[in-house]
Amino acid sequence: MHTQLFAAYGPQHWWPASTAFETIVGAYLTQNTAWTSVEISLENLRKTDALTLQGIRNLGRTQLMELIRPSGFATQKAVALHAFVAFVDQHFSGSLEQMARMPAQEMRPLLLDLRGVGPETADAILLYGCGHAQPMADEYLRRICERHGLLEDLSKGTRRSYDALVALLREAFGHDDPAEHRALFNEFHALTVAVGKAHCKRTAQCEGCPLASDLCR
DNA sequence: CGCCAGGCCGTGT
DNA sequence: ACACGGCATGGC
Repeated sequence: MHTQLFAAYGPQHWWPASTAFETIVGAYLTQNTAWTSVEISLENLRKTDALTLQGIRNLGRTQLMELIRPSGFATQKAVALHAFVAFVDQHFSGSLEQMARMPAQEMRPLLLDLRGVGPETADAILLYGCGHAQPMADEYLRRICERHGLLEDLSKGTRRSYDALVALLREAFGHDDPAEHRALFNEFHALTVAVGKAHCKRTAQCEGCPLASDLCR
C-alpha cells in the first residue's frame, strides 16, 4: 500500500511544523475537523504570539476559545490544550524536549490520561511531535482496511479496532530499524489521509483509487 | 440545503 | 466492551 500510495501521491510534507508545539496543537485542533479550518486557528494563535507553551499558559479559557473557534469544538479543545500545557509543566518542567526523551512506551499511557487525548491524538503527538517511531491509524485507514477486507472486526470508533490497525502496521512494516520507521510511519499516515480524502469517504465510492485491488467495496 | 472533516467523551446497554 | 449521540465551525 505504501509503495502504491507514494507512487500515486508522492511525498506529503506533513508534520512536524515549524515547532513541535505547533505540531501538537495542530493534532488537537484537527480532531474531526478539516485542516483548512485548523490553519485559521493556528494563524489566530500565531499572530497573538500564543502558539507556544508560554502563550497558551497566559491565555484565559475564554480568550483561547475565541482564537481556536474556527476549528470547532472550541469549548472542549480549549480545556484540552490548557490541560496539555499543565501536563508538560508538571511532568517535564515545561520542556517539550524533555518530554520527547521519555520512551514512547512510557509516554503513551500518560498522554491517554489527558483530557481530549484518545489513541490517535496520542500517537500523533508521539510520532510527529516527539519524533518516535510510533505507527498511527485513523478513520481513513480503518475504512480502507475494512473495504479491502484486511482485518476482521473493524468496528468504527472502538479502541480494539484502533489497536488492531496499529498492530497490523507494526507487523507489516516490521520493527527492526526504528530510525527509518519514523519517516515511514510519518509518510504512510499522511498518504493514508490523502487517498482517504480522495477515494474513501464515509459514503463514497472508491472511484479511481490508486490502490490495486478489486476487493474495495 | 446536505454532507463532511487528520476524534473524543459521557451515558446507556 | 460496544453503540450512539453530542460537541461547533467552515468548505464545497
